Amino acid sequence: MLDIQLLRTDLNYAVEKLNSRNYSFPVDRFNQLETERKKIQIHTQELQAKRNTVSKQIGSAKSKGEDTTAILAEVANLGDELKQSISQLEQIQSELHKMLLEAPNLPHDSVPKGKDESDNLEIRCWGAIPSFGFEIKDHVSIGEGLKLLDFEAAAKLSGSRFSMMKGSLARLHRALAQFMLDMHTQEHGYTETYTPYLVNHDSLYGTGQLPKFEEDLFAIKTEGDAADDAHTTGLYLIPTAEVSLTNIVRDEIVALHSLPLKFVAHTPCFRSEAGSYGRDTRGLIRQHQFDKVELVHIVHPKASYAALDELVGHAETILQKLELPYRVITLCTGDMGFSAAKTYDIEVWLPAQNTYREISSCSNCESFQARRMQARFRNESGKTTLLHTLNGSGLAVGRTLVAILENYQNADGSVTIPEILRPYMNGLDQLSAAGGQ
RNA sequence: GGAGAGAUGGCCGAGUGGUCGAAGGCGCUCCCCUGCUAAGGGAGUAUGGGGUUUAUAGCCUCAUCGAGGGUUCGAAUCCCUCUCUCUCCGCCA
Repeated sequence: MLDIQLLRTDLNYAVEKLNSRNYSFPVDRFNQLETERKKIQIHTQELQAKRNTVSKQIGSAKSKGEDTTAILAEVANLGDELKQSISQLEQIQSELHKMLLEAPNLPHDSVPKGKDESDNLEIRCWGAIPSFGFEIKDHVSIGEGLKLLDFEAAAKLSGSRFSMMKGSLARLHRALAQFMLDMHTQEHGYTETYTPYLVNHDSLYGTGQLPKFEEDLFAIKTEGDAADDAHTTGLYLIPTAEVSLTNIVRDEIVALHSLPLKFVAHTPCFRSEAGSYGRDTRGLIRQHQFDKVELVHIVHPKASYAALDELVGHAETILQKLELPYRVITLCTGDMGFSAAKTYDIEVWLPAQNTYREISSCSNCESFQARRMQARFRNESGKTTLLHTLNGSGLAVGRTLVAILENYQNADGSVTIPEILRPYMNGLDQLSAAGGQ
């Protein structure tokens, strides 16, 4: 959520920033509402102040046993007038609030200006793109060829965009998550976290999935979930552990000395991907359910950009240890996600697609989520201040598995297991049809 | 699922209609005193918003006692709904 103070004092600046990410803020309506708001809020508060003083007079008069009918007559109409004023004010406030909830974050000054993904900026590349002396297969052919990947079974159980892994492939999937967790907890200083996979409305508002992106979520309709009391009964499957981890500090005032907080969790993620029909229909790339190891930093505002670099580095380390080629790009203003002020995407090389594909997205949300969540800390002078929140994948487990299958494939259809994962595989060094179980 | 109890400031805890944003204690901050330590004395110590302002200073003001609604001139206190916590029973991994 944007800072309404900023919009009041420097609206043009904010609007220009928002334009750069293809969002047009309803300036005229905002100004109109603000004028109204100011007028009505002052009026409301005057009425309240009057009511308060008169009520106190009545109180003291009664305690002295004096007659109060005259004073009571004086405030006879006050109640109705106040009620009306409050309801007007609430209407305006709620429209303003909605306007704020729907506006995306302002891009950081260092973010390249651009319209869409074609304007993203590659900032570094790591690893050599492999060449194969045989005709390569994509991960689906590899997995199905080894009888370790079964989309038909998943479709029978659940429908399209689900997958079933078996045997050594399922184990490799587990090994990947374990490896990532171990790296982040033992080498990178994160606190391992087990979180709920079902979260409430407030949490999703906090990180910015609601109110705008409800269609991307899977909602759980609990018993008695009437539309009007959705706030108390509606739960959603998390689309990312960013929601669970970041909301840890919702409505909290954390102590300065406990910063930074760094959390990591391995969770499934659920996305309805409503807008993506026809994209990546084949394979594991775009699923309704996938696993991800998520990294979240809760930091002092002064430290957030250093934390972003650190976070990206942590995700890169995983790919380096796995010896998978990748590149890091800075998303341009037009391609960034709703809550982000700056985002680096890490893209891994997928030989069968002959291109890099996103495997991690690391964002600094600055105070955007913190403001929605009222997540604060007590600063050096004791004043409560909004925190900065960051999140990034470290990494998407399913897509990492895809990258391994494709980059480590052999001519005979088997797949070599990256060195670093072998301890997690009971020493197994390749996936093959024979060793499938 | 059944029965009961509860939710107040950083923590504990008082407060069942009137000057209560809230006694008291603990903790914390500052000051004084004490040659260290211990003890003692004094002051301060919630959050969010609005107005004014060059100001995140000051001043004025509003709201908030789990959440939302209601009664009332006035609600922490009375009524309704919900959420959460605890105890007992049942069920269950």
